[in-house]
Amino acid sequence: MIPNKATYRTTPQKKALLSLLRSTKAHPTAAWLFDRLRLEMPDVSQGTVYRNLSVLAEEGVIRVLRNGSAQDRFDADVSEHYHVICESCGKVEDISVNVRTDANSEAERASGYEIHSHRLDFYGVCPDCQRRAAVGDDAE
Amino acid sequence: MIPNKATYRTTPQKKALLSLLRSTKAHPTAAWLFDRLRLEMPDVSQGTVYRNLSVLAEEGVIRVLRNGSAQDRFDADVSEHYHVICESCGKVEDISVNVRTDANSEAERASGYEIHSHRLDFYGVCPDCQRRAAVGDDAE
DNA sequence: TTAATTGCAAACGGTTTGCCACGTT
DNA sequence: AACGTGGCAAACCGTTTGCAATTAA
Repeated sequence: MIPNKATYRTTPQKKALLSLLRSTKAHPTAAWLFDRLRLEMPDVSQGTVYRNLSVLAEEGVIRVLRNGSAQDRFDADVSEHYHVICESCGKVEDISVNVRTDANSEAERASGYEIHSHRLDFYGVCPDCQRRAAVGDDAE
Repeated sequence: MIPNKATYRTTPQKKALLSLLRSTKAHPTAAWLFDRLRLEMPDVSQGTVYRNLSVLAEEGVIRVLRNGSAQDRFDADVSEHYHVICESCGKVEDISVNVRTDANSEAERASGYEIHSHRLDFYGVCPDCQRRAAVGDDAE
């Protein structure tokens, strides 16, 4: 949680973190971002990375993909879109399936909730892992 | 992770845990299940609860709802259905919106992945919390 | 019998936080 | 000057795991 509602500031660390996240489509984890960021800013700390990710999310500039007891992932693309997750290698990619624009209102009717958003994830095996499985058919 | 592929056994702890989970529609957390289970079996340990939840999930008897860095939740209903999550109180409920039976194949076409399943969660404010907000309009 | 399961408690791992110096506004 | 932010390191907390004893099959 962020200390309080406040006027956020622009700092070198925050800028670098955001542009780093914007530079990839790989939906990286905090650890990955931290490692990368350290290359350009050897003194950044984990705390800073996590705090800024929270701030950026609160500002609505990035999106947090919470993924269970596994690590969270972050996405600089805040437009409405869905994800495919490879059950074999853990990769997360964008997927372009038709967004049902009426999904939220249908859900509202069905539940009585005031719906703000929804999240749709597909789980499967990515092309790379399919190939890998077909060749080295040793596992199992 | 479960030790290995093996022949699972039926134990009192496992049976009790499963029927406890089946007795509620509240998608409880491991902690809740542990506390409840302790009422009937004062000596169960957390380890046992977690291990059995993993086993049951692996057997396909229950479903794990991974929910970000927050606690996982568990669901004895393994049929295809979706959830609404209250952003205010954290409650998780089933929601009956039409399941798009063709969603997976559309996603397959769009991504090249071999899709096995998908997950759809709606986020919003439940009726209780809406009421609460309307009355005690103090916060914020 | 014998391998899976249990209880216990310690370890894990990602994330958060307290402290105080620092830098943005 | 005021207060949000940074670095550091310890704390958190849900979950996992090693071990020796137990128990289902």
